[in-house]
Amino acid sequence: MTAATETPKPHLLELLWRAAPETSRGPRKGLTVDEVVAAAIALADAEGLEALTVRRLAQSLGKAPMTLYTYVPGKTELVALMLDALFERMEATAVEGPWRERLAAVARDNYALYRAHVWAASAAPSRPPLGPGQCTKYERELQALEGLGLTDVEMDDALAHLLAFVRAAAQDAAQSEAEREASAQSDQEWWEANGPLLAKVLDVEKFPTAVRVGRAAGEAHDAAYNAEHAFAFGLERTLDGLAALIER
Amino acid sequence: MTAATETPKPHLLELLWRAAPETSRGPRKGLTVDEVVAAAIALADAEGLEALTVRRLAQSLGKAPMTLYTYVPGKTELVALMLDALFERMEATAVEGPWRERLAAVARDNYALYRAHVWAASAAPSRPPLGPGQCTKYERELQALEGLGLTDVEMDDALAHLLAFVRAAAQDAAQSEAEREASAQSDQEWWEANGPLLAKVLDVEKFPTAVRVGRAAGEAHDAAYNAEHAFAFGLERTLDGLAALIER
DNA sequence: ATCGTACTCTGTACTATATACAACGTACGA
DNA sequence: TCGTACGTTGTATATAGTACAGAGTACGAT
Repeated sequence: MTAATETPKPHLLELLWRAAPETSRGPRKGLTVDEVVAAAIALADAEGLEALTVRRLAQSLGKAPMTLYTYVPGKTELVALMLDALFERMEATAVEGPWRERLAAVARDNYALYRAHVWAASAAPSRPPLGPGQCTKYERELQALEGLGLTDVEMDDALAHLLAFVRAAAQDAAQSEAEREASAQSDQEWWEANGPLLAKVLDVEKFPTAVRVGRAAGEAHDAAYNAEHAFAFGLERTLDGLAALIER
Repeated sequence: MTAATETPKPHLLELLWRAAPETSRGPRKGLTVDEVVAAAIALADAEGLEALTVRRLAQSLGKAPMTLYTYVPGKTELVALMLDALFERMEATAVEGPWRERLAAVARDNYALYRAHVWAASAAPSRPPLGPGQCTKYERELQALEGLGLTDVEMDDALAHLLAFVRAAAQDAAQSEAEREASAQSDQEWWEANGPLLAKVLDVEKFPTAVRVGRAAGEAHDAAYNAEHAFAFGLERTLDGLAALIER
């Protein structure tokens, strides 16, 4: 084995941009990276990120588990590819209207994406690797901030801030949904089981404000609407916060 | 075995409030829930949440792995207990001064908590279970919003919004730090490896705004200070957003 | 004082994960 | 035509959470 023969692991960036050097020797590939990624997304969409195992994925593609490692160096890289593919195909509202509506649309598009692909919210780093999908998305979303008198750095800061809010909100929504499903208990059962203890322990003397506010919040939105409400409230606050910068 | 003999698994709430019914039969317990939780926190602080395994934790306590299941029903509950313990001991700035300073202090306290216990940011649900620590924290933090003319529901919304921002920011900071350490590459090495490809692929024609803004942002804050900057920027925006509600 | 039993503790075992490694076979380039 | 680079796969390893059953302990009832 000479030094020139060594083929280092393909970098993540090469994979993202599908820039791996082509080889012609050996048997034909039975799959493409895109097929693997698409199957992985389908699986994660249907059954969640924890159900996305190399075995299950290989099975759904009709291959042996280890075969996938020919296409993708490991699971980490696979998830990065899945995310970028999502960004690439993402549905986006056209950028138009006053700035507040434009940014609200960006937020809602992202929220819809994360709600449709729950796993993405927990998998996405705040600054995903620079794949084609991410770049396209970044470019498009920056348009919504163009011409508002912000510096370039402020544009980046503002967008990152908005997107971080959306991702957190989507993650919270998904989690509260998952918890409700997992606990298989109805609200009534839960209260029957835990109410007595809580009543004893949630001392109004000790937690006066918490009890008062907590009760009000609980009554206002029955748990089901909580997450959507939090998103709506948070979005208005976030846009108000950016307004202070933009309309300065 | 009669029905009356059955001892159902202790609910999480009972554990959180240390309200498990005492038993006197059998050998003395060699540990307490608090000791287990404290050891788990120490381990997670030192080596991260992924290093917190039942085996390692048991070893650090000088017990066999399965012994821990006498104290805690499972790992999920353990993490919940760890979080609540953290909240209980959390250092908090006194609530005083104008509202903006009070809320900024709440944010900074939470940020410091999550930066000191990196695992907590990723483990914490947005609405952690109602343990004593969580209640104490909620009560204290609501004080910072008292007397501002908000309704009870708005107080809850506003606090949740602020805390969600802080958690997301801390998570991002931790993640970018972890990535930098994991990749063991210096920035220079990274650019040498990936620069050529990026230069080819990041077409200025196709991504004009992205390239311009991305470059400006990259130059403005070298990656190391990025996260802290994002927190500072985001905090101001979040407080501005709440100001629109409070000073309405 | 004795004895049953509830309870702690522990060793073993099961299932499932990601993935390293080596064997096998294919088909291109020389 | 043949060597070799490479796709594919079976086997194997390390590590996870935790179910289960056996062994020993000490309180409470008798």
